[in-house]
Amino acid sequence: MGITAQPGLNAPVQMKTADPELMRAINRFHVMDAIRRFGPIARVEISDRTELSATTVSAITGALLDDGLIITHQLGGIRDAARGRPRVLLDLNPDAAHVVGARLAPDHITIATTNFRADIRSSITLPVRVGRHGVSVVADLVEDGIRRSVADAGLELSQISGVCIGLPGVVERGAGICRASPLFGERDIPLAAELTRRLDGVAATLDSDVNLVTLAEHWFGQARGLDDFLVVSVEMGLGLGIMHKGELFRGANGLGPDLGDLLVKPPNGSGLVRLAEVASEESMLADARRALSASEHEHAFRLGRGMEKLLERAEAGDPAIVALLRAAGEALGFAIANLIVLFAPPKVILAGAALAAGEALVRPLRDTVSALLPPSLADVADIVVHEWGDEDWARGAAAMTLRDLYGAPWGTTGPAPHR
Amino acid sequence: MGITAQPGLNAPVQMKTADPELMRAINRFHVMDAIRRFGPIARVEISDRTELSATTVSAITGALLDDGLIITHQLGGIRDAARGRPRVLLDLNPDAAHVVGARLAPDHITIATTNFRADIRSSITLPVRVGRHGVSVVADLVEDGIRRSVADAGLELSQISGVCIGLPGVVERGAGICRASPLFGERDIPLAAELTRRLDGVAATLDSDVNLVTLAEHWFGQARGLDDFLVVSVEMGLGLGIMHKGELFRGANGLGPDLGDLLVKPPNGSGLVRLAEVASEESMLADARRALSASEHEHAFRLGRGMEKLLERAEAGDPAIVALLRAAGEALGFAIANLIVLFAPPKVILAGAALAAGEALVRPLRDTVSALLPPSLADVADIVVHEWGDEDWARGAAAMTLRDLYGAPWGTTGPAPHR
DNA sequence: TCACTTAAATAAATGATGCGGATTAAATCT
DNA sequence: AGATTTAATCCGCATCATTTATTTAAGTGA
Repeated sequence: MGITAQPGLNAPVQMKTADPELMRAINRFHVMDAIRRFGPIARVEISDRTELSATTVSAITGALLDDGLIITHQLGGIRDAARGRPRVLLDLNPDAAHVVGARLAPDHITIATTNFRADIRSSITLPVRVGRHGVSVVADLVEDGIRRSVADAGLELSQISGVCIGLPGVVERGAGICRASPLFGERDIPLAAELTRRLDGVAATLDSDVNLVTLAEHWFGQARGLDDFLVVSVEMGLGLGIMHKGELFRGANGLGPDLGDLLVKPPNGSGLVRLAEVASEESMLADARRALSASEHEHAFRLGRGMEKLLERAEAGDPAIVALLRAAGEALGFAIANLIVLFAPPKVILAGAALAAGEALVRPLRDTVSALLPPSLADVADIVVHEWGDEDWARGAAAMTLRDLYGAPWGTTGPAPHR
Repeated sequence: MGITAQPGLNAPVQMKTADPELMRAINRFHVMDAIRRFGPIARVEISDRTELSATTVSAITGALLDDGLIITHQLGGIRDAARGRPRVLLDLNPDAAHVVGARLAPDHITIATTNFRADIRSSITLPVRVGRHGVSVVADLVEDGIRRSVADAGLELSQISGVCIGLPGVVERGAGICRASPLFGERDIPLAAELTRRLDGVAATLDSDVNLVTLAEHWFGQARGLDDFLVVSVEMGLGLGIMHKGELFRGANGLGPDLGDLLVKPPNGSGLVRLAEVASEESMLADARRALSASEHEHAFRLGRGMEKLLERAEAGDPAIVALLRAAGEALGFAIANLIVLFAPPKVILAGAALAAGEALVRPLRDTVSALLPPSLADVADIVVHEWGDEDWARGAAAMTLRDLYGAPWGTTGPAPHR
């Protein structure tokens, strides 16, 4: 039954060699992509958009229908002044497959089961201080969470086509290894293999959490239809996602950059520090704890409600907190200005829990960026904040698996699903 | 007759749709690329390397032979213990086409005519202070230089398949427009169209000069066979070339980044300045002039021999100059450390006239990089200096045109040459 | 009811591709 | 000279997309 995601795998030694199979895979992907992006859509319109001939589209959609990946959606919709045969609309078959996305954050784990259209069918959030536990405990929790979420969605584990786990840090997706993460003391954790084993062979992949949001933004967020943009996530760690020509840009070895390692000039002081030491949630909380030492807020920080408390104090105008957020914002602004210089993206999206701090952090960030950018780049990039719920991150993880399922024949993705 | 390069052109609205023609173009390119990279090579070996079937390779090489793009090179070479039918070696036909590369530098223009294998057939260097003249004068000089170089190579202009002009600054290759350059006061100069017109319709393209070195490094420099690396050029301006998965990475709009716009912390001082204000040749000379004010060296700087003079003083141990170079090296080191964080390239190549300053600049650069990089990235990137002669840059420009001629069917490159 | 229009499927012909297996070519070895 | 080995090519086959035309569907409009 069903489709199975091919985890990361074989980085092609060189560019793929072309054969009829590749040709078909490419066109098939185009059709799938058109259907995914343009909702219920008629064959003629697919033909228009993809510039494939009507015959080819018919053939491919026929195969997709046979495979159960898409369904017909008879309602012609609004047909004004339409005379001839009504178009029959095609759409992804929501039930063609189900995938699970999980996201590991410092103080909770969110897991969502989605259908083939990335609609969430069930989700759960486990309030866990991930860093407090070892890898095997976390793997246990994730395994149980996944089994639970799948059951909640009324499914069997065997019906799941793939699982994607997103976590902060440096992740080598192809190998399924977490090279380094603020969540774990260990390095080079082969988490994907471990979970695949635990989940009775259901393919599990690993990715950096920023990449998940980046894909999510591209698919259903603020960057729909945008083929070049950056996502900066401000969480416990700092992440950078790069979408370039519609593809996720991964570093040289297939591992994403860790923005936290970027070096910035601290607003007060003359040395250089890692960005993570100024602008990550972790560092901000540490600073705040220092500023409000031994006060009544200590309790809140202990409970992991730190950022909320921090925001509260900022709104109350606590000068220490405001200064701290400004410092973080300025450091981020510096980093983002440099990223804009490098990539000239039309849009930069800020995501992550720390953004809840709102204008106290974002305004200095924007001000810094516009102060630092040269005039020629002043209006290139639109900086927007997008606050995502926990579910959305998990949905991004699910989308990452679906992307493989849809069968993109290029990049590090596996081959098209067979038959 | 002959092949004609298709300048930049049509950024595909979406990923190319696959048809047999594309398939052939892809495989054809693979074969061409194998021949270019692995010198005289037998068909079997192409088959091995490309993983194309022997039949396909035979068909493609047959067509290439018909087109005159490659030639047979009967000498079997060293055949030890070879028994069967001897392999016939194939190689690029040096005379299949000729291209011209030009490179505009602050104080000279170098132009080279090369054959199909990027062997230089003639080259000239015009000692011109480019910045002193308007665009039309420069275009005049380039036109005349190209005509002269072509004639020197014993060719007619009509035999030239394409021309590529490299210059510092922000260049939008696809449009053939120089958006901004330290050489010109004006912006948005449509230099490619202008030169195409002047050269009786020979296709002229524009590119950032760093991209030329980057391609040159990939083809015949220190990055042969490396599919991920960075090139930082330190000249009048500061440039960054990014090779990612064997392809030149261009910014969102197809324009390369200007490293000079990166913001760095000046070693002495607390604000932020553009990297170009610390580490470009221009700024270093300005600082040097200030340091050695009204001295006997003034004359040298006037004559454009500034960098040589500077190097001379540095070797003599002039503390002001040494400090100046250290400052530049440290600023570059900071920038490069951040680039390594972002891209994790196995190699970073430093190129450009300013590198002649040698260890006085490079040592602080290296020291800064290793001091700033986090341990996890400490050994990722190999930083090397590569000093290029003027001809080499021009050769890079020629290679850029050849790359199109070879017919890479992806990226922003034009279609495969016909018939 | 009967044209008319548009959508989609179907069929046949064409051309291009790559592949596998058999075949020819050109050397060396015995 | 004949066997052997390796290189390159030839022949037939299957796949796939494209074009053109034909057919079936399912509406609208008079």
